[in-house]
Amino acid sequence: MKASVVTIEPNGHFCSDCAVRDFAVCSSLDPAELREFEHLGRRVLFDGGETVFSEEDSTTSFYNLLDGVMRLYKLLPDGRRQIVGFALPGDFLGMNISGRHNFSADAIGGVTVCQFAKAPFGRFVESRPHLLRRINELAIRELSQARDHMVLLGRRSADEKVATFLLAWRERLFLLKGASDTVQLPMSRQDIADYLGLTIETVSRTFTKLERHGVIEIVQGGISLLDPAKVEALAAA
Amino acid sequence: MKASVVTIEPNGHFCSDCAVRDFAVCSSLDPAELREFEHLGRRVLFDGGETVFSEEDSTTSFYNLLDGVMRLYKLLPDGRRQIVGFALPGDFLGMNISGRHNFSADAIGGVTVCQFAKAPFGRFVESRPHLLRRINELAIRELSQARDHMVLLGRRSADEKVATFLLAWRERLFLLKGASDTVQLPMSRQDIADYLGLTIETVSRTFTKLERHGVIEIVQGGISLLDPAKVEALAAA
DNA sequence: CGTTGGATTGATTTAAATCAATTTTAGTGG
DNA sequence: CCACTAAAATTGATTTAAATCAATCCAACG
Repeated sequence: MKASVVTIEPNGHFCSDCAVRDFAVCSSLDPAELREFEHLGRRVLFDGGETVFSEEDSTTSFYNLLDGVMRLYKLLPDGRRQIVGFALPGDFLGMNISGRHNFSADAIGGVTVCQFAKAPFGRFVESRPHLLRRINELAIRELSQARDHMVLLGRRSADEKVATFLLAWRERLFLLKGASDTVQLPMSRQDIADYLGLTIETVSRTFTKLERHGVIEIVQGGISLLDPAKVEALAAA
Repeated sequence: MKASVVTIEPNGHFCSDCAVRDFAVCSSLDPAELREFEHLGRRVLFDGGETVFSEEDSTTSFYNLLDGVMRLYKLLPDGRRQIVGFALPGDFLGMNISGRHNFSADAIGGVTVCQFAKAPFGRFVESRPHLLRRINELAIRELSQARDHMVLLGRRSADEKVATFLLAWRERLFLLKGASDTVQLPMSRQDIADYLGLTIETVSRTFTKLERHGVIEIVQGGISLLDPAKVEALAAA
């Protein structure tokens, strides 16, 4: 987290006109609480490629992603990387019990987060069980996704992995921005490979194979789903 | 869940002499709460191989594992299986937000659970934020383990997978029952394979390879860790 | 324009899967 | 207690999906 690239808007932002207001953690707060909550968080910007927090870091903050995409990953000592998820606006990051983040988080492209210092946030939650319930809900949802991803990593072929990824990513973008058959892929092929437990070459080959079969079209910054049904068949639910 | 093999002890059990009392969800309850809590759960026994709940089932109960080992898994339509975890005494099962279990759970060998009907349990938690916090803590801990397992599934070799599994399983048994270099493995080789994203043959070969190298000894119902340091080196933290 | 990092494509290798027997263990009934 | 069966585990031979090695290719950018 280089100070040079971090811009802090000292104040002048309001939860009431926050883009993720309705589906982030804070959706459980009433207007009065929201006004108090407003003072706890501050918007921080990161450039693409910047690390927001690292696995070994002791947790000093929680983050609510407001804008942009992040990759969440773990590294093995020899440098092998597993991306455990991609974060999109509305996602809440930093929950842990060990006092340390258990994964690292990089901005992919520019990112805006709402950052909360651990202690005051903790105190705020303390007295608001409905917020705690909301946080718990998010944790359980993530757990369910994590288990789905274990199945993908442990038991699916490269073709199935890629097809499943494209559909799931499209679905997330759909929930965020509405329907579109053009699926923006802001992450690199290497990121996709590290998410799916594959190599960059295998991901690339699978993309071109899908394109040759007329199932997708590789476009600038993403892909276009020409035959969603075929992709679903490949993903073999 | 065949009724024939399920034995319900109608009453006559007390939280105060429960084996998992100190490290399960209920560890957050004070004596007065515990007496109330006692009436919510009832002990249920399952035989080895019995299914306690299935992925598609709508959730009607939560479970606290009191005794025995369970495998938690997901199936693909074509029968491929990924075991997402093994449950040991003290583990709390059934949390979800969709109203459906998102994995299935089988008893491995005989099992005793403390079963809670969803609604009364939910009402009990409602008014006890410290219990909710405890549940949240368990969910976050599981999430962290799930991410570790993703790294294993996506980025580790067969040798590393097996070595990592043996160490992690030993550690869990250690926390439960104290130190021992004999590691009981109540699950089958197929279970281990489905947990590690391998085939039974690869698991078997890896075990014999470790034995040939004098690192472990395969014994009745488990393995003996002859050279823990060597196994740790193989696991390559 | 030339440089550079990301992506693609092709040739080859390899780790693990698959296929195919045994062997070992556990369970059952005489 | 022992013979018989069935399931689980091991071992070996062979195949294969994906990794690795090795060039390009391409798009962005100073």
